[in-house]
Amino acid sequence: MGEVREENERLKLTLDKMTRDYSSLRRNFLDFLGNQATATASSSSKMLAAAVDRDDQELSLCLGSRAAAKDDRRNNKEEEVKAGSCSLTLGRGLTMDHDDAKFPVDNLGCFLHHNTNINPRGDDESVKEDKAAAETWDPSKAPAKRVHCTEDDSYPDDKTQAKRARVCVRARCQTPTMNDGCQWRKYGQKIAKGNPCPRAYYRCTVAPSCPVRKQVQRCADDMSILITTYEGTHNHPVPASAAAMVSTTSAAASMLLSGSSTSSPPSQYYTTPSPLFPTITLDLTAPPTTSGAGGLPLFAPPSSRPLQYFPPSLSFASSSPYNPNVTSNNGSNQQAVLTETLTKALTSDPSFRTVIAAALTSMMSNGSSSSPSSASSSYLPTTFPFNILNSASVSAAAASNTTTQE
DNA sequence: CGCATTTGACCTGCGC
DNA sequence: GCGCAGGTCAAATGCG
Repeated sequence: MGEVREENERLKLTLDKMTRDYSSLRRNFLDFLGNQATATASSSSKMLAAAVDRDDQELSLCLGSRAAAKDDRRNNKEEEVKAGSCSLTLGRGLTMDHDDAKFPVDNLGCFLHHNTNINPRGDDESVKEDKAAAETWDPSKAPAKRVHCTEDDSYPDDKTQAKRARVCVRARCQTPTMNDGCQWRKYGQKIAKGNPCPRAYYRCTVAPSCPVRKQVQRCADDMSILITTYEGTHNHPVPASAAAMVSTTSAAASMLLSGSSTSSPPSQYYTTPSPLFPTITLDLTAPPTTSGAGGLPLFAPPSSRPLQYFPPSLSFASSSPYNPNVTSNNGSNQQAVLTETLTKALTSDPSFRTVIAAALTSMMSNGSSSSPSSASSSYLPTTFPFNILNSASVSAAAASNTTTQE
């Protein structure tokens, strides 16, 4: 037992060092990519519009500095289109292929990745601070801790904001909670005002000190919609099955935080009235009246056939039941609005591109993993099955066949 | 017996 | 200061 303990201690030290190295490297990498993405923002939005307009059988997003990579892949894309697949080349090094139309919502979820919370300074002192903060963390007490952090103003500020930022995922799901790959423990339940369905509170139990919380609640208007709100950042490596959604919500959170830190936040955010908890919403639901056109199917077991398929196109809706300020458009006018909105959104903030890329990544990976044998299917899953709700103008969802052809 | 869930009590922030 | 609502705690309870 003594030897085992010693070995365990050595392994802990090794793991801790690797974690710090990884965190440092990741931060540098993301900073580097972020600078590149900013430099290529304008050209990227044009490439997106061109790609969508050129071929409605193929969604090809080139959102970053990977134009060369995209060109390399172009020869293969024609064959992929014939085979009914979707090929994505996204900024920030994301490249993915998808061959299936299924998006089992129940397997979706999201996590806030851990890179912003793992000891960026790389010293033991900050490890202690992080652990203490995680063990005693309370959103309402976050500002108090910040007072004591004087070594690096930017770091505690970012961490505080990251904890406060919330990522809300709306998805049709008939199970009590979405299987998002992480381990959660329920620690409370409340009846929230205005909703007869109770709100459940969960905390991440992958690591004892993980500060991540999530709230799960049924939508009052549509009981089939599950609203999952994630708050905080994981301070531990996440399971492989959760990695995709970690990046999804991480990107959403970073987008939100970058927007909130500017004097004129980008318009593609939907934020809550409370300034303490800015929230970005990823809407993975289709409008209730839509039948078979766009959006996600109701949850189907991974091994079963999907309940509905998606038209082979990118679809956006200009209206949302959750955003009454947005008005509907039809036909060419809607297409013009869509193009303009996309261009504005993509050029105004690189983070918006990132969140789209991450969301697509997660959905593609989920879809392909759920049915890897359906590569030759004739339907295409290129619908954008989520909304980034925006109080001003942007809301993406499947609305109609007319819209999906855009 | 250990662990997860339930549920009422408690704490905190906010609006009036 | 008071009441309300959201969020968390922790003892009680359930379950394998």
